[in-house]
Amino acid sequence: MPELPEVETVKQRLSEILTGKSISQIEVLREKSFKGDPQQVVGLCVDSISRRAKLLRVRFDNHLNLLIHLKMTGQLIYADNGQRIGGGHPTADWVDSLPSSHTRVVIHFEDDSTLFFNDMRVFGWIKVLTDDQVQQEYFRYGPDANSSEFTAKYLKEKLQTRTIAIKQAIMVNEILAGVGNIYASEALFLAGIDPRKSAKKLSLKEIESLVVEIKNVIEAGIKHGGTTFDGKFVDVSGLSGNHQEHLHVYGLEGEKCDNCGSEIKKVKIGGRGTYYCEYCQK
DNA sequence: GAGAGTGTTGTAAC
DNA sequence: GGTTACAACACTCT
Repeated sequence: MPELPEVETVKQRLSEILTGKSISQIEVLREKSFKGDPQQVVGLCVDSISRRAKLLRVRFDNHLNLLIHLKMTGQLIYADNGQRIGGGHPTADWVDSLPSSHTRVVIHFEDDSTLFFNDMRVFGWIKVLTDDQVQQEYFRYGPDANSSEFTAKYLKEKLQTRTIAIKQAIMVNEILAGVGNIYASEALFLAGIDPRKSAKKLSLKEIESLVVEIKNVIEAGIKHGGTTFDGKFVDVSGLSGNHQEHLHVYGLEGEKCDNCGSEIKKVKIGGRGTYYCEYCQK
């Protein structure tokens, strides 16, 4: 489930917490979740944490990296000496339940703190990669939704040949990185565009508006610490984001559009649940 | 209890 | 080259 704002939220916290720490041990509880030899990074010191698209990059001081994709259900939870950090939330359950039945990888640091990689559906992964290999992974992505390279001119060019629905188009990684199902629905609502509309049929004015609203909704998501449904997204302290309280259409089938008051509809586009207001989005 | 649905993405087939 | 269907997996909802 994590989209760009959720991954960015995790990145910011991890950056504060992990920079300068050295890995003492890695336990791989599920082979599929870890690609490469964990021993390669044991003893290395974390140099920096960054994000590109929905990928998290933990870079070490010798040009090796751990690249992490949370996919739908991945979580990174940090515990210091058996205690979750962050506060504001009861910790006993968490401490008792880590590692949980969904914990796939456990990374131990030399100061006895621990990072748990939980991933119920086992779609996510952690890979050991060199700097060059990381660049190759990045290569196939279009610009990040919140970057300055993502402009109306760029998007218009990319959409020219696409007959798929605009909702699907803005979720294509090669076109634009970081937008998933939730923020796609929200951005289209804010831009007043019917998500079913063929991508190539959008006017320049519509594209300009869409680019602005994608950036707005991504920025709002980051500001609110991400979107959480059923506890499925939590930051490194196990805390939920609260952008779900700011959604206009996603998950709100049958509720009233807060712009015109009519009922929010749900349809399937490209096999994905899509929410919109048929009066506000043309 | 069976079957459908779920926030992602890569792949294969058309 | 673009589009579609499906698989990877585990859990919840109907």
